[in-house]
Amino acid sequence: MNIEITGEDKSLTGQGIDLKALNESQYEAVITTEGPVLVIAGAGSGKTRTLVYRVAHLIEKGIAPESILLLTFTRKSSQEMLWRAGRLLNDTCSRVVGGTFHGVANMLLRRYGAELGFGSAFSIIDRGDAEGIVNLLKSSLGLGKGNKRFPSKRVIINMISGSINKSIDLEDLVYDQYAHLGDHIDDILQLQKHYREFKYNHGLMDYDDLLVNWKRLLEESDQVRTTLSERFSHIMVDEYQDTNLIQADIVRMSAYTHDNVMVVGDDSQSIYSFRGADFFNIMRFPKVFKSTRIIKLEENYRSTQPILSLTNDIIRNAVEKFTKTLFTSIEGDILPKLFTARDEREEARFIVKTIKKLHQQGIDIENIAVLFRSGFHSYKLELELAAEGIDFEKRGGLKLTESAHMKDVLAFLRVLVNPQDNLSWNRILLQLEKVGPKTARKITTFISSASDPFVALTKYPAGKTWRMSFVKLTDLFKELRSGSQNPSVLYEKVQNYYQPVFLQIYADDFPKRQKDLDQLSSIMKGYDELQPFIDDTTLDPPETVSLDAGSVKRLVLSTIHSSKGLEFDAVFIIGVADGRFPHASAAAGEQWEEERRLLYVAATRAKEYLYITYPRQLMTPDRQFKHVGMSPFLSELSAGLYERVGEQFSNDYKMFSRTEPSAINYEPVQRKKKKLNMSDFSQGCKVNHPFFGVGTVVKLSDGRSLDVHFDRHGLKTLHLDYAKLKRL
DNA sequence: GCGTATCGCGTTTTT
DNA sequence: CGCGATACGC
Repeated sequence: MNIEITGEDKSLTGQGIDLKALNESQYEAVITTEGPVLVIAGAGSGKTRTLVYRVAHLIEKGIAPESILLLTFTRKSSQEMLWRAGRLLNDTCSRVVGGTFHGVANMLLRRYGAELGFGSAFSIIDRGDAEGIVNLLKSSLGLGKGNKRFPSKRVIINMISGSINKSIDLEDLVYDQYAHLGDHIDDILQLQKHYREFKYNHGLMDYDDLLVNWKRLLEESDQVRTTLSERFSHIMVDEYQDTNLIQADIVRMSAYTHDNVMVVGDDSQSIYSFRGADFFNIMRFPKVFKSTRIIKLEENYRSTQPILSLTNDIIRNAVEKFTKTLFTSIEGDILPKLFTARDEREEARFIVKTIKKLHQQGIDIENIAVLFRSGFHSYKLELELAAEGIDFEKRGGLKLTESAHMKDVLAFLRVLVNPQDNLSWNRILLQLEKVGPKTARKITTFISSASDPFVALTKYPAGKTWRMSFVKLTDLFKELRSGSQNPSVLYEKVQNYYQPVFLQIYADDFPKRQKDLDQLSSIMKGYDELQPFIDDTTLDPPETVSLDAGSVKRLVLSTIHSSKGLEFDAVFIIGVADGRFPHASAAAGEQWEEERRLLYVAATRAKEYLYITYPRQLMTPDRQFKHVGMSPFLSELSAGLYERVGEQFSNDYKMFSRTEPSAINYEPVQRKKKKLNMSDFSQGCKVNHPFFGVGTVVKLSDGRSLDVHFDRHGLKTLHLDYAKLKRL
C-alpha cells in the first residue's frame, strides 16, 4: 500500500519544515496533532499547503509515515501533495498512504475482501461500462424501444448512482428530481434490479460499489475496523465538501479508535452534488466528531483584490453559505474584464487576440487557461486556436481508456483476470464479423454457466460464417493462458490478434487510434502484474492527449470541474450566457446554486487577469441564430467590479434590429424556473405536481418542505427546491 | 431473425 | 464524435 513519489526535485530537498512560512491560523491547523480538526478554507487560502505541512510535521514529530492516511479525490493531487511533503523532509514521506478514496477502497477490498465473501475476484468498471450494461439490459428486456422520452442510459446510471450516493431510494429520487421521468418508474426500477444482478453475477464493481463495500467492510467486521483504525492513527481528507454520505461514514469509522481526523474544505466550492457530494458533511463534522477544533483560513494567497472582490460578489448572492470573508494582500489593480461577443466566432477571436497580447507581456502560455461549463463549448475556439497555430491541451474530455479501441484491447486482459466478466466477453465477441448482439449474448450465457468459461468457449458450436475467426479467438486464449503472465508479453499477443481486427473496424481513422495503443503498451511496461494495471487504468485513466514529453508547455482548455484546485495567471471563462451557464436544465434551488458556485470556482482560479466572455447569439442545430443575454449570474454583479471591453458592443443591438426587423423576438429566455417561496403556499391550497397530479397542502414544514396530500398518491413530503410544484 | 451500412442529430459536470 | 433509427441483404 505504498505510493511512490516521483519527480523529486533534488535541489529543493532537505530544507526541514519552515513553519514560519505559515500564518497564524495555518500554523494552528498544522500543529494540531491530536483530536479532530475541521479547516474551513476559502479559495486560494493555501489549504493544500496546510495538509502538506501537517503530514511533514507529524512525521518530524515521530509519527510513523505508514500510519498516516491522506485521502483526496484525484490521484494527481495526492501525489503532488506527498511529493511536496517529501521535499520538506528528504523524501521520508514515501511510506505515507496517500490516494483517492476509490484507490484506497480498491486496495482494502483486495486485501480484506474475503471477509465480505467476495474475495478479491472482482473487476472495476467505469462509467462507460456501467452505461454499456444498461444498454445490454435495455435491449434484452425490450425497454424504451422507440420511446424518445425514455431516459438515456447515462441518465439511468446517474439516477442509480445518485440514489446510492445520497442514500435514498431510487423511487424517491425520481419523484424528487426526475419527476418528468416518473412515467417510466417501473422500468427504471427493473433496470436497477437487473443492473445490480448483472454486476453481482459477473464479479463487477462500479465506483459506487467500491465505496459501499469499503463502508460494509468497516461496519460488518469489528476486527477489520479495529485493525484499520489502529493502523492509521492520523487521517486527513482534502476537499471534504466533495464527500458524499458514504465517504463521511467511512472517515468516521476509520478513525473510531482515535478521532485523529483533519478535514479541509470550502462549502463555496461544492460543485459535485450531482454525484452525491453533500457539503453539509462539513456542517455535520463537529457534531460527528465531538470536540472538533474549527479553524478558518480566510486569507487568500492567490488573487489580486479586484478579482477577489468580483468572486466575493458572485458568491454573495448565494442562498446558503457559511460566512467567510476573504482578503488578500496581493498587490494589483487590474479589473476583471467582460467581453460581449457578437457570436461564438468573435468570442474565439477575442480570446486568441488577448492570449497573444498576454503572451507578449511576458505571461507563459501554460499559465493561461480557458474554462467553460461543458466540453463542447470550446469547439469553436479549438478551431480558431488550431488555425493560429497555438498548441493547447484539453482537459475533462474523453480519457484514453474510455475510447472504443482501448476498451477493445483491455477486454482481453480483463477476462484473463476475471473470466466471469461478461461485459468484456461481449466486447470481444462483437469484434468477430457476422457476430452481433444476439449471437454474442447466446455465447456469453453459454459460457457463463460453465465452470471454466475458456474451456466452454472452445466447445461452443460456432456458426459456419464465422467459425474461422472464432477458432482464431479460442487459439489466442489458449496461448494467453499457457505462456508467461507478464503484462507486456500478454499485450503483445493480444496485439497480434487484434491488429487486423482493429484495422478493419477503424479503417477510416486508425492512424490516430494506433498511437493510443502504442501508448498503452508503454504504460504497461511499468507493471509486473495484470490486476494492478487494470485497476489503475480504470480508476485513473490517462488523458487522451499524448503525454509524450511532459515538458511541452501548452495553453490549457478545461471544463470548470476539471480545473478545480488549479491556478493560473490569466483565466478566461467563456460562454457565460443565459441558457448555457447556468446549464439550461438547472432547476431553481440547489441546482441553481451549484451553478453559481461553479462560476465562483472558475473565477477564483485566476491570479491576476480574469476575462469573462459570452456570445450574443448562439447557433441552434437547425442553423438558426438564437439571441441570448448574459448569464443571470453576471447581471447580478455590482457595477464597478468589472470593466467592459470591446469596441463593438454599443452597436450590437442596432445591428441585430436591422438584420432581423422583428427585433427582439427572442423569447425572453423562458424564466420557467421561477423560484418558489414558502410564502407562495398556505395550508389548504391546491397544487399540481408533474407526477403526482393535483393535491392539497396539509402542512408547511421547517425550511423549504411541504407536506402535500395527493388525490391519487397519498401524503408526500416535497422539497420546494426539487419538486416541480405549481400553485393552482 | 440477424448483421451491417448509412444518415442525421444532439452534446452537463466525473472520482 | 457517438448514438439511434432505418433500410437492405443474407
